[in-house]
Amino acid sequence: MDKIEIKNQISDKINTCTVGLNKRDCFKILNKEERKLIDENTVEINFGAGEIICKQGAFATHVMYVCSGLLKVYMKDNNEQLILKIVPDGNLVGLNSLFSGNNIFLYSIKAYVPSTVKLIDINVFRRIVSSNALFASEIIGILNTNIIQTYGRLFSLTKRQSYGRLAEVLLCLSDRIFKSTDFVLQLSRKEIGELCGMTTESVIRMLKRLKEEDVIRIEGKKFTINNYKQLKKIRDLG
Amino acid sequence: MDKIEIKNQISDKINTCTVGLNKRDCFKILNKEERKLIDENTVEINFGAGEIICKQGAFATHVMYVCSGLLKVYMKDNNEQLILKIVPDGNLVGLNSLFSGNNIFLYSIKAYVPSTVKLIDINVFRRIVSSNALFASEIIGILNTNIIQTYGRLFSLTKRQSYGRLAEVLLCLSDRIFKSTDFVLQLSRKEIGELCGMTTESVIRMLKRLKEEDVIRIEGKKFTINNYKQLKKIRDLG
DNA sequence: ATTAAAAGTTGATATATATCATATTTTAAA
DNA sequence: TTTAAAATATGATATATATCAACTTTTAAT
Repeated sequence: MDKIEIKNQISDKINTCTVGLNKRDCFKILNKEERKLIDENTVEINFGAGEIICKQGAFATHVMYVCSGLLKVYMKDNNEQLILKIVPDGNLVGLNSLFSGNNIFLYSIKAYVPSTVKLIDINVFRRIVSSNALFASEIIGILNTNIIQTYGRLFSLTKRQSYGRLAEVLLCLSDRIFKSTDFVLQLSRKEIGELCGMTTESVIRMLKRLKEEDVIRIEGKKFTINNYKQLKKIRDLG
Repeated sequence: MDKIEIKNQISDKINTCTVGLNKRDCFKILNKEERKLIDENTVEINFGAGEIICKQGAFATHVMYVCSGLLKVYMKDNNEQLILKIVPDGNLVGLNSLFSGNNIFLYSIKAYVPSTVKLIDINVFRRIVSSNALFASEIIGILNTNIIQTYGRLFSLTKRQSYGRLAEVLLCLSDRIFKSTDFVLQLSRKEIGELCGMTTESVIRMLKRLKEEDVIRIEGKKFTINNYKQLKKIRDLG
């Protein structure tokens, strides 16, 4: 069989990852009083796999901190669903309603796997941001990291073709979430497809192809990246 | 001839516009001293059409304020170019190097038409942000508006097909830049294609089709939207 | 344990849009 | 004013990927 063909090179320079990784401990900047205020206005909730944490269109009453688990952040419009990012533990989400004139959630957030999330009252959060410039600067850093990542994702989804997008998602999961070339991925083929912007059937066919080329091994939901270098090549060149 | 066929509906709710519009006067929050500090560390420069204002990969030494003109913000990777947004006067650009651990420009910025841009020393700007929480909050608002817009663009570029994307760009230009259904667009067909993620030939063919359907009129670079409602329908449903 | 539903798989076919080739027109330059 | 280069235009063809249909396997429910 022909090797997977490689067309237009996209270099390693742009981070095009799907995973929103932004583990700054912005809270360490706060003084005792501020921390107490936040703590008093925070609830910690456990969500089961598939449960919705916040709903697009609802009033944005809180920002969220992922204690454990894995979330997907997505926009829906009728039948079309776009996954904006997937978010592992240690990250803040839902910051975009701060000072943007938008007091509703622009996206829904759902737990992929059982997750624990802290809900922080947005008004309290807002008050602290607008009174503590260093904390605000940290938030600016988080937002900017997020924008940069979103630009990368925009690049990936529009400029790569499907093998490249699939390879990118696999690498991203391996590097940023599981930190291993061996992982059990609790996502259906359909959900993988949503992540890389293609149909379930295409995901299946392409995974099969990657398997045949010995780039990856799959048994059900267990993934192994056999040839990391080649997978990177497919990502960067396809 | 058949009417342009309409498939999967995308509603009006998500702002999928290409134009980064964010005209807050964040500077009015500053006191005299801060304003003076900024003024002393700002230069105003005129750029001709096609001139580059900052280059991806270079040290991010300043943030930019567009006094007049029209800029494009884009990422390049070998042959592939992605336009992140187009920015009219009254907007700040280049904020993404603030506190993100990135002291280099992640994108290039170029003038579409003759433009006047203020270059503000990034260190001075950073100092003011991290000492004035209200100013920082305004910046957060600007960044968030930008993220929301980028999400919309991501949605548009990945979920719409080409007629929808083209319609969106035309509506966006009409609504947000020219504020008229009648405008002279100083962009080549190639540049329009870059905006909506398609080839020059496709742009030409589709503009021709829209012309034949009497949705728009074109004479060279002069565009007229004849049937605004229909164009919106094409955007939202295609 | 049996049944139903969801997820996964495979092949055949359709289609939107890119690519390639070649004119023609417009713009800029010498 | 002539020439070169860039932009616009149009047709023929290729191709990546979606869509549709059918079938199998796995998972969940009664």
